[in-house]
Amino acid sequence: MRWSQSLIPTMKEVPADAEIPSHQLMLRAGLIRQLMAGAYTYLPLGWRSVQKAAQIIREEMEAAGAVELHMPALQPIELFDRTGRNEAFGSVLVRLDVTRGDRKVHMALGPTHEEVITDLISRHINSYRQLPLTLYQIQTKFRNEERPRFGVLRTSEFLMKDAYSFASTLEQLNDSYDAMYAAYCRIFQRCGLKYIPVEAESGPIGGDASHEFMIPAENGEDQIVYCESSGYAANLERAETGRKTPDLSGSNSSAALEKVHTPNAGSIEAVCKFLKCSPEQMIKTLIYLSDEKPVAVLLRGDHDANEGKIRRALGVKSIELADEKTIQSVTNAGIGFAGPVGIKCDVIADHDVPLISDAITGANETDHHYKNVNIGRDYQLETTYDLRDACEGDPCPKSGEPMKFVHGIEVGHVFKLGTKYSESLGAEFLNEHEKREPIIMGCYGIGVNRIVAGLAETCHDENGLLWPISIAPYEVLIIPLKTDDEDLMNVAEKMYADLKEKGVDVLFDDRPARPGVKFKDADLIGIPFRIVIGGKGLQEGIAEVKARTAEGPEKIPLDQTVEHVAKLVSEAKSELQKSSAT
RNA sequence: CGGGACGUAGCGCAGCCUGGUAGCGCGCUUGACUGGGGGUCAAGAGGUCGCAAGUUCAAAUCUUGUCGUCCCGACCA
Repeated sequence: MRWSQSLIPTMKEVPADAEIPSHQLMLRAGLIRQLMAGAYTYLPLGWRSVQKAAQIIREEMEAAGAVELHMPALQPIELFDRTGRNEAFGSVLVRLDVTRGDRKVHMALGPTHEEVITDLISRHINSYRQLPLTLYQIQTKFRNEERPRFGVLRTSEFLMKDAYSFASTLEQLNDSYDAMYAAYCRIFQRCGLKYIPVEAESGPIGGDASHEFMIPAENGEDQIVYCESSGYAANLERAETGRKTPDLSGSNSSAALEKVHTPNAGSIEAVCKFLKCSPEQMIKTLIYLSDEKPVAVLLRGDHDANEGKIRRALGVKSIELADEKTIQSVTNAGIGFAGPVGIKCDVIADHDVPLISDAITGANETDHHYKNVNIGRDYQLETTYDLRDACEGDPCPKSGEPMKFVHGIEVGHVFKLGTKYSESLGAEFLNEHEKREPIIMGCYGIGVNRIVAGLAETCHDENGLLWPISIAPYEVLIIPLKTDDEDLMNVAEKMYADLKEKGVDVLFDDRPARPGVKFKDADLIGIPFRIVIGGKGLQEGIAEVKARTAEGPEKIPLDQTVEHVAKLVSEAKSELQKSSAT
């Protein structure tokens, strides 16, 4: 492609609205332009990168036995009603009421395609003999983000590869899941991404096993907890800690229990301010409704409750924070004054709670707290649980070593769905004993734009982007320094044609611009290899070849340049193809 | 949805407090010079100051409303 024929609007200055590196660089390098909050146009360079990522995904999906199809973005709302997700998605679902004649047709723009594909499969799969099957598509998804942000990382419209596996047995599901997991590793490897697979909650989508693929990045929205020595990695929602139940027999503090008046101090923060104490000294008491039954959950004041862990510890289906009335009946007090001493409901506690001696906690009486609360004497526990979000430095559940935190951008997610959708949409098959069973499903997503944005976010220097060869919009950039020098242009044109002939993706900077401008733009858009043909070089019979990441250029005789660069390109590509354990 | 900031030329910004002919840098056009890391000189084009209402002889500037964008939080595959 000739630069002069493409649309590559580079910018010298940083747009005021862009804050994180990927957003700034993608705008400056002419990859994207914003249409409105959460919706971006992909310009020629940006779209090429997206297409390259999509192509790698296709190749690896096919290699893993998945088959591509294409489903509509427009979906009838009725399908979402049948799975209960019309309500579950809430404002995230983009709903449309379309007039057809004298009636309204209710539809939605697909936020994902479980409903559509399960409906399809329910009509065409009848027998275990037709399973397993894995289908995928690359499609635009619509999710109304309450607050779009981070440029292209969190948008209301985005490209996603979504795959769905259908199995007659758990073994089949596990095989499909493992195949997808392995394919994801190869995809991200080939895209030149540093990634970490982490254990994850499967979330409202349901299911029982799930991994997320994260790009470690300072501006990532997700928190990853990991252990260097054991390799354990999980997202914050899911991360276990290796803490143990401490001694519950009693504290050796002799300070007497004391009730203090704390008017209007119903929050940890307010009590700390009022009593001049720190949150670590407090026992936070949260009243939950656990399958409709109130339970008090005790945590150290500075810790965050993890509802998934609480739900599992209680062994119940659902938990939610109790309403004011329930709290009143259990504590005889308004919100914010609950405590374990004399509370009238079941109590479960996090491992760290008994370790607090002379704790401060609510007195189950409005506007009052207790001081010097101690385990054994003032309240009793039979055991303790892991009920809170992990903290930096917590022991790893595998090795016991302190765990570290890092931010991550989620680029992929694989999970075992089970039969949630097949049951609600009637996707059943006949097994070998002529019994009807729901199909066991798995679902596997990759944010295609996020691959590109994640690379922009993590691979750059002070001059611009540093694309890996596989995702770079072009592999080689040819810069003739004097476009009005006929001899020089003839050489450059020949090189451009020859490289194209060899199947190399070449961008030809034929603009009549000053060298400085071309060099700056070259660095900004980050094409991996650059060939410069200048007046001096031409006289010496050489071209300058420079990798974007190299310190300086290498002089290559003109008649060998094409060969040399083609070799560099194929070497760089095969380097990324190598399988390596990440 | 709670809190905060900002809307002036394609981009970055000043002017607003204290109302009185809309400005700077980059980019763009033309010409000359220049010619290996965002050049120099000269001459130009480009803005109903987000929109609406109000106050005023007069509003980019003051008031109110509204729309939009960004940031923090809540929410969220």
